[in-house]
Order: sequence, then structure tokens, then C-alpha cells
Amino acid sequence: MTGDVPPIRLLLADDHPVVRAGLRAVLDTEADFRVVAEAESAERAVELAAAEPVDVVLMDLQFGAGRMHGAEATAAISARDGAPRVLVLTTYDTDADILAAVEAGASGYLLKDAPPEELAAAVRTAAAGQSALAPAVAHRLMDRMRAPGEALSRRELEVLGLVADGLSNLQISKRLFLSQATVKSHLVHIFAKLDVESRTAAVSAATARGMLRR
Amino acid sequence: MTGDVPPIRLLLADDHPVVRAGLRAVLDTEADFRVVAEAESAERAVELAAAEPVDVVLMDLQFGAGRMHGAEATAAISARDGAPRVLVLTTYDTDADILAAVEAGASGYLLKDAPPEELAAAVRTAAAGQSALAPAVAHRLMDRMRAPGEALSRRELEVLGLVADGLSNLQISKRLFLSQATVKSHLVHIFAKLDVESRTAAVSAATARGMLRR
DNA sequence: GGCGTAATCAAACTTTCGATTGACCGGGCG
DNA sequence: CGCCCGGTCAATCGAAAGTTTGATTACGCC
Repeated sequence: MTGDVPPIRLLLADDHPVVRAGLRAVLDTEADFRVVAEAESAERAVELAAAEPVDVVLMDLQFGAGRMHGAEATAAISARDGAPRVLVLTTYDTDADILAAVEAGASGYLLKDAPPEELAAAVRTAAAGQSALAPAVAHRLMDRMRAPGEALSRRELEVLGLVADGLSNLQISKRLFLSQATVKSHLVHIFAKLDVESRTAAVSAATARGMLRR
Repeated sequence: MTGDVPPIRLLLADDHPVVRAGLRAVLDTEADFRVVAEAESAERAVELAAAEPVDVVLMDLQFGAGRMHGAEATAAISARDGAPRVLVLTTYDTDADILAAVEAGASGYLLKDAPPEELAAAVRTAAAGQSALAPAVAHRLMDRMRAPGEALSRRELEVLGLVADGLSNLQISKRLFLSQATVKSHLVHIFAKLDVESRTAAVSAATARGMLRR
């Protein structure tokens, strides 16, 4: 019906073969979409996004352990001139993931349980250069706006995540190339924002509020 | 090529439309498979498994918040006579999930990052009435068998639960009508069993192993 | 009826955590 | 431009946490 409109070229980046197949199946039924490449790792996604002419990248955030994170890949892809739009597609809607994605330059943030129509709509929105956020994600961002004093900064979330993994202040400082003083400083702010007085209580509170993945 | 062999009838149970589409795409390419139904919730999977003649159910463990867990559905489906085999297909390989699935009567446990061939092979294995475990999963089960002394006692779990809620040793001692010495003593044993050296790491380890509800 | 294990407590000791105070730098904003 | 905020660091000090050693009671088990 639209032989003269160029299709939207898609790159799928997800380490799950089944998910890639599902996205391909769902999106290929749309006449104006064309899946031109698939990446099974974040590194490969960056390569392909540079090599292939692509309009929109569907990017998972969690790739297998130890490798590059989807947010890094998003930043790498978005950095170039004339870069494709990156649509983050993940399972979780935690503060840490959302913030990381948005700051990395993602054009949208979708949850994997989204219905196909929502997915297609988001891709078109992204291709048009606009921003596409899942309702649940939008809510969470609004919450942060309404209560800015209680929202943890990016760095604070990073520290708290390591605390939740059971690391000591010394271990955290080495991991993040900081001094112990800085780690303690972050923790003081985290405790104040969460209204707790110990690292363990902070992890508990943050998990309960969806700031940390469980 | 095999017109006289009845196909293996499959039921897909997953709340992610994309994953269902992916499984369908991957499995429908196999000549001897036939996807006869899809369920977007655990409850629906139980209904369909009773209503439709099905050979193998591909069951996700995590369904959207608050609803029935995949393990419960697995148990419900497996309870009946002549029940289909249930193949658990999930993202995580935590002790808690694996144990729950196995105890619920699952015929296999696969990770979603499995390649399609492995998936197909597991379905055939399950259909033949045998057990199919992903290598990573099998390893984890073996580890549990080899280290049975790691199980926490009732009291230790009680203490660790309060630790996870962010209570101090003093608070815990008052809550359980103990002395701080006893709380510390329990923690020493907990640390040894979990092979960690701090309360926060203990919570992390216990959560990862499914010893604590999160 | 001894034996292992879980649960309880104590005291002394080291290490880590957390509170407090104060400082510097860079960037966004009115 | 001054101001605030986020991120960085330092020094100190008291309070928890964690280690070590050792002991008592109680329960189930062969």
C-alpha cells in the first residue's frame, strides 16, 4: 500500500535468541518495518549500528554476565552524528535502569511485557525523532520529579547497588576508583534520603521502593 | 517426511507477547512440533492444559506481579493423571527457582538464553518422558547436593530475615528476646554457612539462593 | 546413656561503619 | 556573577559489627 515510503530499518540487540525471534516475528508483520540486523551482544550492536544504515535500535539492557551493559552500548551508539535512535526494551522498571538509559541517550524505554501494538507505536515514535516511554516508566519518572529530594542520584544508586551486593566500603571504593571517604559521603546522603541509619536498612528500603533490582 | 508420526503438541505459557511469538517462531520451524495454545497467565495455562490435549507445556516462572507463580501452575498441571510434561523456561537460574520448579514436578529447566536447537532438543526429551536440565542448572543442583550443610536453621533464618529488614543486632535481640551475644552467635554461623563476612553480604547471598523472600 | 546439634549467653578484642565537620571543584541557573 | 548541587576527599571519634574462645542447657538419636 505504501510502495514509495522507505521502510524503518531496525537493529535488534538482545542476547536471547528467543526474544530476537519474537521481536522479528512481531515487527516484521508491520509493512513499514524492516529488521536489517540482529546483535547477540552489546559490543556487536555498537559495531553493527556503525556499519549498517539503521533507523532504530531495539536495545536490551541486561546482557549476559560480565559483558558490556546495554546502557554503555546506547551511549556509544548515540554519540555519533546521524546516529540511529535507540529504544531500550527491558524487563525491569527500576530507577537505576531507567536513569542509566535516559542519560545514555535512549529515545524510549519499553518493558518487555508490552503488547505488540505498543511496541510498534513506540518504534514509529522513535523513528520520528520523538520520545517514547512506557506508562509505568513515565510514572516512575514523574515520581522522581515530584519528590526530588528523595530521589537518589546516579552515583548514589551505583554505590547502593554495590552495597546490596554485600561489598564493604573499602571494596566499593576500589571498584569505583574512589576513596573510602567519598563512599561514606555517598552513604550519608543515601541514608538521609531514604530515612534510614544503616547500609542494610538502606538496601531494604530501596528495594521496597523499586530503586534497586531484586 | 513424517506424515504418519503425530506431532508434539505444545502449550506456551508466558506473559510476554514477544517471548510467546519468539517461541512460536522458533518451534514452529520444527516439523514435528505444533503449538496448539498460548497462555498469558499462569491461571490460564492451568485451564488450557486441562481443556486442550497437550504433550508439553513451556512454562515461564515469573508472571506479572501479584499473580500465580509459574511453579504453582506447574504443580497444578502435573497433579492430574495423564498430565502433560512441563518444561520450565525462565531467565534466572537461582536455587530457589530451580528447587521450586523441580519440586513442582517440572520435567526440565531451561534458560531463556538457550539456543533454539537446545530448546527443541529439550522439548523432544520432555515429550519422551525424560528429564531435561540446562547444563548451568544441572551444575547448580549438583552443588546443592554436595554441600548439604549449608542449610540455615529455623532460628538462623529468623535472625537473617530481621537483618534483611535493616535491624541492628540490638534491635534484633529485643525483638526475639535474646542477648546481643546470641544474635552475634547466630550471625557467625550464618556467615560460615553462606561463606560471607558481613550481614549485608549474607542477605545478598541468601536472597540469591532463595532462602529469603524479597 | 553417651553424642551431636541447635540455641543460649559472656567477655575481650579488632575492624568496620556511621556521624560530624569542613573543604574543593565543576556545572546549571536566575 | 553569585548560588546551589553533585561529586570528590580528609580527619576524627564513638558506636556498631564481627572474631575468638569458651560455656551451659536441651533435644533427638543410635
